[in-house]
Amino acid sequence: MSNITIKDVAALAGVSVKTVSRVLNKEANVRDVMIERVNKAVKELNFTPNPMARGLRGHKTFIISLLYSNPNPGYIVELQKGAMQQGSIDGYNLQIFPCDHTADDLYETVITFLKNSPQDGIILTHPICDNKAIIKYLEDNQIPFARISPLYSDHNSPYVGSDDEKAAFEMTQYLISLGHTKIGFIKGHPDFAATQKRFDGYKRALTTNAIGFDEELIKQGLFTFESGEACARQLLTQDNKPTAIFASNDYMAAGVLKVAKQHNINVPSELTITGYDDAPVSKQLWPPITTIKQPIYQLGMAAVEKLVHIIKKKSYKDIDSIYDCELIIRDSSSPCIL
Amino acid sequence: MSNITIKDVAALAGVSVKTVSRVLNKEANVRDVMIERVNKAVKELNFTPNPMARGLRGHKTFIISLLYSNPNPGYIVELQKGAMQQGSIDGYNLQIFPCDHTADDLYETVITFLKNSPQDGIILTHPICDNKAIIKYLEDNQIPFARISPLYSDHNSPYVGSDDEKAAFEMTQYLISLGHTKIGFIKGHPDFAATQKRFDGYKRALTTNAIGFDEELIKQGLFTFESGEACARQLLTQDNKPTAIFASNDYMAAGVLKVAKQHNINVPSELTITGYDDAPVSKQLWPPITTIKQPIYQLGMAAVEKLVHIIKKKSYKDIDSIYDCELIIRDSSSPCIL
DNA sequence: TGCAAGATTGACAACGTTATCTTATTTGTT
DNA sequence: AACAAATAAGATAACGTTGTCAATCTTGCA
Repeated sequence: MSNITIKDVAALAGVSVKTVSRVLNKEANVRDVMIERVNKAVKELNFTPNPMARGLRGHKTFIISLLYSNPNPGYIVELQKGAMQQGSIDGYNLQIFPCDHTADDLYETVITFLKNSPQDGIILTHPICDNKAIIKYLEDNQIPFARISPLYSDHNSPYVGSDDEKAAFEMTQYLISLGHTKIGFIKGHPDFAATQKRFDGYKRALTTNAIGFDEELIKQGLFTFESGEACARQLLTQDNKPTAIFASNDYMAAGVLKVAKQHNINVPSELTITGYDDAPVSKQLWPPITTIKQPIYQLGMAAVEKLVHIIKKKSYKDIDSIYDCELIIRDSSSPCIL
Repeated sequence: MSNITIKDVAALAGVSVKTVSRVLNKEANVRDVMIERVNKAVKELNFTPNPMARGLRGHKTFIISLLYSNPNPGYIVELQKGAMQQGSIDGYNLQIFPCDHTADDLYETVITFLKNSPQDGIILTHPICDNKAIIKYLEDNQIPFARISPLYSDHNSPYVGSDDEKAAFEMTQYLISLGHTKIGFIKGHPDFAATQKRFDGYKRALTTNAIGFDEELIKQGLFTFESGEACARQLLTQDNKPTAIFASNDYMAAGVLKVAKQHNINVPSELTITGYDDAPVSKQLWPPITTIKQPIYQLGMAAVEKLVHIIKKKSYKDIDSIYDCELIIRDSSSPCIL
């Protein structure tokens, strides 16, 4: 945009271009006098270095890409905000690549993007972060990357995630503390990392409290409103009815709430309903739904921070990988009256 | 990423680097024989040109930035998808810059971003697209830009938008066709372009049908669930009660629904509720809400298309600026029984 | 046939920065 | 005081592409 170059700054400051470059990049071995002179000239000319030239010479772009294929807009936007925040701290811009993980040509699409688009590294969200072919390509081509909430974290690659197992444990523990023992559980879509972890937390809480595990109270959902409805219909019409239903996300919880109303079952006095994700809908229903809030913003920040460390070949071991969720108690849950 | 250069391709194809460049850029005056030879070499080496070098020499980046500060994640994500789609057609990558339009340092933040970040042009969503200072900066510095749903379109700058006035007119017309004459209206946040337009459409429909305009049925909302609740509480407790309430967005409609339930008012038999935006929540409530779907994806595409035309200094006059919305009828609306 | 005009190709410079290498200066050590 | 080592600054090349200009080869027309 601006056509002022380092040369101009150097001329005004009365130093060489390299010295200007040194000051701009905060390199060592420059006298304070020089630094001041250069900074003054930079300010006077309102100079900003040309990112393209920087990129060409230094093999850097200061661009990080965020790949996603996620049906939850609230999640994505929050993640973007967090990533942007950390990016601006570290001096990186954020490029996005929304894609469809169900598409046949996903791999080709992503690889083409990686090749044609200038970038220093990429962040992968689930479910793409578990795509073996894509991960392999990144490793083979030594493209720095970080994964958010991956299904397989045994992989020796950097990732960040929230402790879904722990959060689901705490939610179940909370329900048990309210006196519930017949707690229905609606699982999420099998393709998502979170599904198994949330289920594990639920089971662990039952075990911890010596409550028998009842297969009939577990239903397989798909994270959609409709699947929540379907599962609720089963749970609320079978002989073995739960007094509380823990849905693996808020959309499904909303579906449960709808079915409860259709059956004239009062929530929460007759049925406690809880969700997961703190989606906007959880606040907009009546009654508002008790849920779990993931540290999405934090995850976005942490992912970028790790990635930048990798790009700069610094150690990222001191950056946490797992972040805690928060239990948000609203009006859809109450003590068991039986 | 790859360290194969044009030189390698040129060597393999047995031509000069410039000829390779010509083929890559589809320039005229190259023999078919050459084109084939070069393409073969490109494919064989799996070559992709270095975007940084291209950018430096040609003063192009093939990056478009999307600036937004919008509380509606569904809107943003859909816009991003549309923008991405058109971007991939035209060969542009999409960079995002989420910001807070209420921040004191908005201007500085945006300008800093514009300076430090390589890009060929930017897309502004409301409310930032109506920030005079930012627009002035863009014009003064001749940075190509396009605006989405601006409040002031008299400005001689390119924009795209949906016909909110028309859609609100159609919605009101629909309510009138159901026999409603006492139609409450909850306005949106005054800072948004859509607010006035939706209100205008409502008023025009009343006028067209010779229905008197009643100030008492108009309430000022803020596009939030809570403001919808507050307005509904007023509307449903005053003497002059409406038989239908048209909220300017779905969040507020959800608030109205909640209040109706609290007052034991059956929806839709006793009260028709309609919203705007086709937000996910509109489907997840019981009953699901009649609403209006904006052509958001199309707007994203059109904005990028226009912007690319501007960047390439082609005329953009043949690209539509205004796109139609769609009325989505669900279960929250029914004929007036009075 | 001769020559202007156009088509085709290539050599080389240029984009704006950073890396490498060199030179001059200062500091520290015996 | 002498010399090694560290510090400070600059000259120049290089990153990988496209723009400019010149050179060669065709083509069309008188």
